[in-house]
Amino acid sequence: MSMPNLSALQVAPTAPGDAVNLQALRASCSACSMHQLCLPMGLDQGDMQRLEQVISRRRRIKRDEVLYRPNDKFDMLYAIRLGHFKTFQQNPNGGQQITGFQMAGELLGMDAIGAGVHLCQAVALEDSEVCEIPFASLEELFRDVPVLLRQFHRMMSLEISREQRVMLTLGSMTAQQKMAAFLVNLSSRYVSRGYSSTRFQLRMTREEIGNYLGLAVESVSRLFSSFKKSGVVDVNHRELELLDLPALRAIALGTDPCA
Amino acid sequence: MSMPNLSALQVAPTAPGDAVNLQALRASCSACSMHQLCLPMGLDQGDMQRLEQVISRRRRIKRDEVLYRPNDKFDMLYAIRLGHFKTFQQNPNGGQQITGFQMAGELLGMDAIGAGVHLCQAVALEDSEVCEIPFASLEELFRDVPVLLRQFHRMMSLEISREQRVMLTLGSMTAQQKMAAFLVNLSSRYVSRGYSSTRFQLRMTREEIGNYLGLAVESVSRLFSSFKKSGVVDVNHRELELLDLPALRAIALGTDPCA
DNA sequence: CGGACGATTGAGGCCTCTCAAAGAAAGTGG
DNA sequence: CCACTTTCTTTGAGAGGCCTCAATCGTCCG
Repeated sequence: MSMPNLSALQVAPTAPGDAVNLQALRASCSACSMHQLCLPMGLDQGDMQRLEQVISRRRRIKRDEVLYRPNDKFDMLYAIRLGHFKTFQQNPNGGQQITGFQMAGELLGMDAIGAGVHLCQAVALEDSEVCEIPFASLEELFRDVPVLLRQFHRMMSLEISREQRVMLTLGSMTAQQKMAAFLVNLSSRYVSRGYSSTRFQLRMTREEIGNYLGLAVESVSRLFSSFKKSGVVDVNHRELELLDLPALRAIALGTDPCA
Repeated sequence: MSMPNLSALQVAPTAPGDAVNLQALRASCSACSMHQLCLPMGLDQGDMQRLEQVISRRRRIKRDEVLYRPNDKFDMLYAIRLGHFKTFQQNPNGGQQITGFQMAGELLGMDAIGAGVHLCQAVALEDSEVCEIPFASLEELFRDVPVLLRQFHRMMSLEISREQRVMLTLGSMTAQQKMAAFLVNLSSRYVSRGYSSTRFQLRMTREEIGNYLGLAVESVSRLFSSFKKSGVVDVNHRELELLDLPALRAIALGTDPCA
């Protein structure tokens, strides 16, 4: 029997001169519904508390607010507690290329470790909440908590293989396949977060989807319409229902009999 | 003044029952021309020796030989000492999607840490040589050599941002831009290895380039021809010379005045 | 209520793929 | 060492998918 952890309710110690910030709450990993996906996965009670001491605070990010932008100095990782983000790189000719959509339980900022500065920009797609993880402190903790280090490596590696999957998508699929693969991917990520695999809200615009998949907005719209007409999805604005997940999978794999 | 390191010439201690393997040479990081790009970067003499003890052996990989394939258990990372590799994922409909070309000084296998098994296949594009790095031993060493851990994180992070760059390429560039960006990228990687920025050999086929960039072989061939005709490159078979690197950069960025 | 933004649908054009054929290079076996 | 096969590369012609341009409609928010 362990004592209930109330640290989530405590205000973080304010530095001298700082205004009291009610949002600077200590993070409580043990009480966080994402701890099975996030860094604390596999940690025992004691190690989890040490991690909580490293996580400086939780922070609310409003819709469209920027979490970090290119050339910002890298010193934090961000664990998404709640909400959705997009990350994008500036495209030389003005536009932006979205490199990913992130949801609760995922880690932001790992791509900046190498250069020491951020290379892309992270923006909240809706009102969200992140845990700020000072990377220097995290590195110190790695020495004492090998399980945590292993989990961190796991998450970095998963990010690499995720992007490899995207490359596969972008490189050698038709627009239809890309869209189907995108929806199936969202579905599977919602499942592992305890949400429905078939009904969820799109947190991004059609334009953002198209940007991510390398398609024009109009193509995305047409694909939604055609999927709707053939009965594999039902979609109203952002509200989405996957009526025939197996069919979507088949389309994504290019094994669709109705292609 | 330090003693010359002769460990590269010593045969690794053979386990009881093992046949003597002349190729199982101890790796010598200090004598390796790639140590400024690879894991030992920033390590002092002592730490480098500890790393050498972890690196079990060097291994020669012949052209077309497979280093690892999907579902192989992950227990090693591979540092490329010499030569070139490609990594690819199996495409559901039979084909393969190349996710990257790797050269000396780069690390292979990091994408497998997450799943514990390899997800893609690594094949040598020419006779090559790698250092085998048992990951479990490396993890132990991380505890004692924080600099090494930091360098490892740096390399994983660079891999993430490299793939983000590729996504940007694949997602929102014309065929011409993709090719130019590809050549410029190769050029810059050869520079940091001490080779010419303008003259080098392509280690991959046109088909592999096309596969990587999401283009048909014929498109790749046509693009080489058109680049040659406009005088920005000279190419004969695999022999390549970048005659106008600034122009190539401009094409890649979409700011080419002759577009 | 009106403006801004996002989404949908249509028409036309271009880029890149596919199909096809032939030449060149590299590797193989006698 | 040479003929042969295989693989790689190049070039052409045609088709198709997706983009661009344009207009309309619905929704959200000030």
